[in-house]
Amino acid sequence: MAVPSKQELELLHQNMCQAVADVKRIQIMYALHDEPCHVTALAERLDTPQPTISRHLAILKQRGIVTKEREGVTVVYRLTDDRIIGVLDTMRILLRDFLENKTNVLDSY
Amino acid sequence: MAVPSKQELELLHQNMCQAVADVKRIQIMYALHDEPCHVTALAERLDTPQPTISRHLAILKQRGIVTKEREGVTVVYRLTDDRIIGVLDTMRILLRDFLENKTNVLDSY
DNA sequence: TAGATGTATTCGCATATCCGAATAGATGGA
DNA sequence: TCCATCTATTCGGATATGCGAATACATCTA
Repeated sequence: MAVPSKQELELLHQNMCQAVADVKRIQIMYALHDEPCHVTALAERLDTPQPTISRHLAILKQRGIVTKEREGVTVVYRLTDDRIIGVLDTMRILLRDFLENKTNVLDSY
Repeated sequence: MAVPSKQELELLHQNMCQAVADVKRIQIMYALHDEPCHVTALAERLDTPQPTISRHLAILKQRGIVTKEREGVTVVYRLTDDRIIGVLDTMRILLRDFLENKTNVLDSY
């Protein structure tokens, strides 16, 4: 893969990295991966006020990470591409490895 | 992979996602992937003041993403694990796909 | 069309994050 | 030890981001 230009990294940061830079949004992505969902249901599942969920969904939508579709009186959101969960899962693995390593270092003192 | 608990997501956010939530840090990771480097050299490569680089490196170090090693008068930093670049590259691919899709949607109007 | 339900937006505030400049701290050589 | 070089930290201020409460907007049904 080509070495990214600064502009590409700015796009990457603005559109992808910022999207995952909030715990609530990460929760939302995993919840939608589990099952597409409308706003109020999501708010209940995550025990979070509806406006908060709606704002975060708008951020994810604007970046192309989720899609929305009105179904009668509700609006159903779903993940555009499950690979975003793969990204997060890989980071979870890295985190686990890093934490293990940190523990081992401490053990040796 | 098991569905993550809220606590795990908080750790994930704090340690991994926040780390990539800054353009400068993304630049630093790619630069170190290209070649391990000491602080001043990195500052020059990225045309950024040395204290800024030092601060970002400290953040990455604290999360286990880079390691530091003093070599005489300089301190060399390197990526702990290249998989973090894989994560970023996957996000670049996703971004490209999303942007293409957005363009296509506009085309149809 | 009015009312009920679901969703989006606005406002004000609190907090987090980043930066540059200055400076302190660490290391090796004269 | 003193000096030059390299790195880390502190400080103050600017900006960005998130939240709750209130409210506007959209859709369906009676």
